[in-house]
Amino acid sequence: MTTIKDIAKEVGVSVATVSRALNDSGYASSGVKKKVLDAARKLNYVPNEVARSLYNNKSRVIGVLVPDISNPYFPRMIRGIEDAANENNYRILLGNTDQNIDKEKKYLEIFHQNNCAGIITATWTVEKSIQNLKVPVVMIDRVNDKYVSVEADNFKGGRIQADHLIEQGAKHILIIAGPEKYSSFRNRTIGASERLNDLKINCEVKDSISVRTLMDKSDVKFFRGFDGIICPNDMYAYEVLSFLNENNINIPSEIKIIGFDDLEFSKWVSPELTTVRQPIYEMGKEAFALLIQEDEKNKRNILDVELIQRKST
Amino acid sequence: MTTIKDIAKEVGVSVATVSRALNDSGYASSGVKKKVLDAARKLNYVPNEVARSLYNNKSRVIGVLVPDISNPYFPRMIRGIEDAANENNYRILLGNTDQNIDKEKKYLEIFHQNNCAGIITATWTVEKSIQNLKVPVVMIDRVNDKYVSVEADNFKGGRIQADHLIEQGAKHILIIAGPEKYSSFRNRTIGASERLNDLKINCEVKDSISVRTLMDKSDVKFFRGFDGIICPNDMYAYEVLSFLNENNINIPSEIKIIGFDDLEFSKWVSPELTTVRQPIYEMGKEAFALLIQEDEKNKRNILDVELIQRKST
DNA sequence: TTGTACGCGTTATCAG
DNA sequence: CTGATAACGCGTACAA
Repeated sequence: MTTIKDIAKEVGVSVATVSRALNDSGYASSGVKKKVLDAARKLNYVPNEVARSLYNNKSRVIGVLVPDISNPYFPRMIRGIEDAANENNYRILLGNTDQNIDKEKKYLEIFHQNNCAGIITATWTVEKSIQNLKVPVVMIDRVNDKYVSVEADNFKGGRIQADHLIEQGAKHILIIAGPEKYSSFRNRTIGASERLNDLKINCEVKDSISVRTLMDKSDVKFFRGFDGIICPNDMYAYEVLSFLNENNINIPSEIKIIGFDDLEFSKWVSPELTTVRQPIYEMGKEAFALLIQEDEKNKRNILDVELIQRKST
Repeated sequence: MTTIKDIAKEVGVSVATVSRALNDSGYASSGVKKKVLDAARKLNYVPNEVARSLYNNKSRVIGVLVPDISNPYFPRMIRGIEDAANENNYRILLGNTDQNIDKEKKYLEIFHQNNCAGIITATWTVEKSIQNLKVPVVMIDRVNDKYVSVEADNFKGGRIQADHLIEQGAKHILIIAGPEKYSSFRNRTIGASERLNDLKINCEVKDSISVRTLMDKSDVKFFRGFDGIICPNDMYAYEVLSFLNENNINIPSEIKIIGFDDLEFSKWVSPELTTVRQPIYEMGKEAFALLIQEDEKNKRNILDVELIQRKST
């Protein structure tokens, strides 16, 4: 690896001068500057980020924490973060936590050890472990009064789910609620059920675990009690779809189904899934922008959602 | 951040002694050692990886290059790499290249700047850009005589696709070939077509672009000429499935379809997709193991594949 | 057994 | 405008 020292030797100046010439900082006569630049190119010089990080006590790396990258919700989010990072000359250190608090703590420490410039996290237990980090933190799809966050408009999304099913003529609606502890899921459920109650539409809220149990027991009768189902996300909707298909219940004529997320695969299930699109990629980009933003930033950043109508409703 | 200097001050010894005590290197009296360890814990000391990297000219970070993490093929691979890396106290710097050679070059340089200990890559044009890297490189799903590689047994996979369709009674088989330039796709096609030819089964090979054109033109007649379709991967199979479903061609009774990969979603399409499973997660783990393996390593590492029979055949 | 001193590559300060 | 030097945090010869 060629260093500024090599360049200095080549050109016959001091490392200080090389550094100044390379960084346009301080002064450097245009003659020397040119010679330094030429030598740098000739010797294939690339600055050593590690040395820079050590000097600055800060690297151009940000830590990104997700529960599990295999969960199809996250890749596009990460892609958004990375694209934004790339544009700003930052790189990404990736960590999967499996929502395990020990893994989270370990990664937080690793990020710290690596002088990471900031952290973007989509994990849940993290609030207990993120304690006194000195670097900025942005949470995605998660709200915490201590940190800046980016989320989709889950309330509105829930209302859209409800409104759409009503428009399509549903009269008895099942709302499958996602895990209680996640604010995003909670808000969707609240948005949908409030709207349904306001409109005096018959509805029942059931948590995802018990609905899955019902499917395991092949309790078709339960589902026949409804003509519309609001799912907490697309992945869950795939399961429901699959179960109803197997039991020869026609979708959408007998039961209409709507998801949440708009994963790529929602185009491929049968019938194609109607869903509420949340801008996952953009949320990633936004999270990065907030992370490096110097000036005053909003604590809560809520991105809009929209209905994507397909064949399941 | 507390450093060894702080510990030294606390305990009243030199930084050298602290370093030795912490690393069990050189000598340190057990009394001092204990005091150092206690102070380290008390002060919440964590070693600074950046300083270590600088000193060693090597970090505990590896660079991982994929075309696009949004492509559902890659997340599980990355997860495999990360799990293995984690077990060995390494971290992952992630780069998406979009198969753009400039992005690849840029990331290669970034990895270099960050003293990365090695590189795992799943991108294709990289062979032209990876030139004289001084760190180990492992390619996934890609073969190159210069580097160590991990791949699935694509030949065998192709033969499995062919055999299975034959077993299920197909007589006129369409093989959709993936992009010619990727050895993995090429080998699948070769495996399948050789087997079909050996067995004198009627078959036609067509490239994926032109088949997609046929679907765009809604040329159902073309597809009706076959009773079995071998797809280059699961994603492509979803498209075919969707097209045939729309055109009311019954699967599997009229046409049988088999994919390749066994993505998670193959369980959710309708009918559920029969496919050849390649061990993507394990390939990631294996790639990492090879990367840090010191002793003699195989140039080509081929992992086994298996038939996953579902409802589309 | 311990401390001093140096180097890893970079940037900033300060004196010339 | 330029060069010598200190500093970032760590690890290791070498001297004591």
